[in-house]
This record gives sequence, C-alpha cells and structure tokens, in this order.
Amino acid sequence: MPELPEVQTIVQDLRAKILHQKINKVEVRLKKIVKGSVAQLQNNFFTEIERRGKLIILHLPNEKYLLIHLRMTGQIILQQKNKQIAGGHSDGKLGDLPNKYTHVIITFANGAQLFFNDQRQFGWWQIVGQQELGNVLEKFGPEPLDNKFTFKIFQQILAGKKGNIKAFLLNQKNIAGLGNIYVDEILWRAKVRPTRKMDSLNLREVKAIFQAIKPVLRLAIKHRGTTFNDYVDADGKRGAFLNFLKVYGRAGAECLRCKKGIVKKIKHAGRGTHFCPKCQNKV
DNA sequence: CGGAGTGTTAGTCG
DNA sequence: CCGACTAACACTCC
Repeated sequence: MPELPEVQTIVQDLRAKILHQKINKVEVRLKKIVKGSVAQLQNNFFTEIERRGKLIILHLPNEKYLLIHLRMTGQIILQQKNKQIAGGHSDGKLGDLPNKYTHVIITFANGAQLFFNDQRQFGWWQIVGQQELGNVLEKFGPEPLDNKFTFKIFQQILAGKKGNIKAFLLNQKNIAGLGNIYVDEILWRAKVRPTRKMDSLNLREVKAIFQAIKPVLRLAIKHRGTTFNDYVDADGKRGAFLNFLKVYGRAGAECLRCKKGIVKKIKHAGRGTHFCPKCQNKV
C-alpha cells in the first residue's frame, strides 16, 4: 500500500545504504516481475536513488535507470548483518528471507541483500534509458511536496475539470504520488466530502484542499509512512504508525474533529472511501 | 464460500 | 475528448 510517504521513506533508506555498493548478483525468481532484463545490474552500482510519484528510480552509470514500482503489495527489504532496513508494504511479520513472495534478490559485494517481495505480483522492475525515462516521467503531474507546486499551479491543473475531487486527486497525471489513504486524509482535513464534484467547490474549499496536501504528506513521511511498520531494524515499533490516521480505516468510529459524526465508509471512485458526514461538506 | 483490498492500466459506454 | 465505471492482475484475510 505504498503511497508517496512510504516510497519516500524507502528511497531515503536505500540512498543511505546502497549507493555505490557493487552488485555481485541479481536473481530473478519470478520472471514476469521484470520487464525486459535486469542482467546489466551485475557488477554495476547505483549512483543515485530518487522518487517520482510512487515510482522508485535507481540511477546506474551511463544514463541507465532501474525503475521499481511496488504497486499494491510490493516490498523492498534490505538485509545486512542481521538487520532489516528499507521497507514496503508489510503486515508486520517478515520472517526469514527469501520467502515464497520474494521475486528478485540483489546481492551486494559487501554482503547486503535486497529482497523484492510481492504477494500479489503486481509490482515490476524495468531498466530504461534516458529517453524512455523521460517518456515515463512526463506522464506524472507535479510532485506535491515540490516548492514549485503552488496554489496557482494547483488551480491551473484543476481548471475546467468536472469529475469528482477524489478521482482527481488519485489521478497521477494531476498530482503525483497520492493514493487512496492519503486522499481520504487530505479531504478530511480540508472538510470536503470525497464525493464532491470539482465544479461545486468554492475558492475556500479549493484552498483548503491545497493546504491539506503538504502537511498530511509531511506528517506521514515524518512517521516513516503509515501503512507498514517494521522496515527499520528488526525491533521496529509495531502499530504506532496507524495512530495518526484521522479517517482512513475508522468507519463506524466517532469523528476525531467534530466528535458528532460517525465516520462513514462508502465505495466511491472505485475505492473504499472514508469521510465524516457531519463535518465534511456535501455541497 | 463470497467479497474486499492499498495501484494502475485498458477497455467500454455514454 | 472527458468522465464514470469495470475488469484484470494474484493472493490473503475476514
């Protein structure tokens, strides 16, 4: 369930641990995960690691890039000297690696191993060149945490759109990196109901949505993501990560803001959608 | 057993 | 072209 904050956390951890480390071996245990081949990782190394939306981009020398998308259930777990770092979706039990969901393993010369696990096998790896990277990246909307993502830009992207606000925020072409959980959180914070049509939003509401995006994401990154927990050293803090979610997963519970509404869960924009019927305005 | 689930894309229909 | 919706991907959990 990695969204922007989770992927950001993984990228930061990987950057600190595997940059410039020589790769001894790549083992692809499930072929369909890899588009094309990743053979050229062998004896190679990563020069930089970054994130675009929910996509992880690992730079190789010679303008080649390893792209990794975790989709729904992908995990990246780095093991070295009996410690687990980096992360991905996890239910809290990692156990021994590799396991039956381990589809790719990178072994570094220093003995560290990077495991790519994916229960549902929707995630993927691909090595691309400069031009193909450009093609992939240009499909993404602006990075919400970028300083260039201003209210003015937000208004421009939003202009003329007629769908509902939740679908808009989920669409990676509009803004990169938001997923189901954070969209619900953002709209709760903005007091806007996820079912609202874009053209029904007044200026105050548009502003409130914009102003909710960065704080929600920043807070989540500070907590190292909310949807998985034990991706730091093995004794990670289990459960604490969920405590800061305001609406997601709280169906049937009292709204934490108005204390009057009962959080409702509906299916909307094809996704489970949570909101407070009392304080998230329907029009 | 049925249904839902975090992401994304492709396809259909209006 | 846009938007709304569904299916598909594979598996676990409730």
